[in-house]
Amino acid sequence: MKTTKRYGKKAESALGLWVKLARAYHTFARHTAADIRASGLTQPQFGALESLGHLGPMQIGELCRKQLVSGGNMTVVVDNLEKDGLVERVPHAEDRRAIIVRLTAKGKKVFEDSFPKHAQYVTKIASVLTEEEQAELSQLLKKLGTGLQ
Amino acid sequence: MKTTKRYGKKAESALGLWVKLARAYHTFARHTAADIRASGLTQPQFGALESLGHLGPMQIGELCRKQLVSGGNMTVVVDNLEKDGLVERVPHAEDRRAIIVRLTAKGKKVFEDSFPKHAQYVTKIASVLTEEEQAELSQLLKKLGTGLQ
DNA sequence: TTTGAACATTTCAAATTTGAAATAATTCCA
DNA sequence: TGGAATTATTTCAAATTTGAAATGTTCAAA
Repeated sequence: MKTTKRYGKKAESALGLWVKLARAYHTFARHTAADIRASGLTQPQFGALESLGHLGPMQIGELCRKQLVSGGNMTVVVDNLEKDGLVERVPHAEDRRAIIVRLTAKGKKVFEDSFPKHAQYVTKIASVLTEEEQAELSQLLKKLGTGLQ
Repeated sequence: MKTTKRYGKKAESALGLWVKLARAYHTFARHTAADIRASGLTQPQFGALESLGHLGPMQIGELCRKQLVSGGNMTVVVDNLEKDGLVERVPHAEDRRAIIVRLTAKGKKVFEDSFPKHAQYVTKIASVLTEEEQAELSQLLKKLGTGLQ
């Protein structure tokens, strides 16, 4: 009972692509999640820390967009990071609606300790593909991602 | 404040790939989720229906592996589909631990009505890439996904 | 001004998801 | 055969996530 051609050639190509995209993503995510848990952070916490560490202090809303999670969720994530003393909320100087989140000294240290290790881990699992293949894949994923807004 | 080269060339390639994979996946998922909601099903429900519709009746555990969700979750998903009369649980003929889930007549109808529409939708959004690009991307994603088990 | 639309964040309830423990059945070998 | 290990599913509590409503702020046009 093969599914090929049942919806036409174009549809089979698109559906196959979607299945493989989902599988590759979930598999990669499962691996990185295991590595992140070792650092004592949750995945969204690690993601927020990463954005703040690499890009500097930013608003909650900007963090949401970088990390692709909802506002209600980011409030909780930042709450928990704040409880752990890794980030702090400071009022935006010009816009009183907005809040800037930034790493504390402790947060900076955690970021600087854990991220290079994680980068190495990601490098290791990505090495299933050659660097040329990675470049090709990146380029196609970028086209797909940006083509859909 | 650019991040390039901070962790070495290989790491930048791998990290960039991971970011783009996550973005492409989330963007694609957001689009398909909107289309699925229109059919009155949740995403996991739709996924289970799709597996059952395309591959025929199967065990809960097999559904979990196809849909990449935990067992505890699939129990709930099948419970809800059963409540809606779309699937039924039947005991496995040989293995009394196991349960076979299969589409009811109603479930089959819902599947046959909604899936072709969804396939068209997926085809439409995938058309951001040419068919050649889709084939190339599929092949690389497959290598990445299977290379990590 | 003032009004209204847009925006940033938080709150809240509901839905989803996970992982661990419990239950039950099967398989493997010594 | 007997018992240990494995497998299939469910249950349960906890964590995560979402989306809608609420609160307060900004901005621009009338």
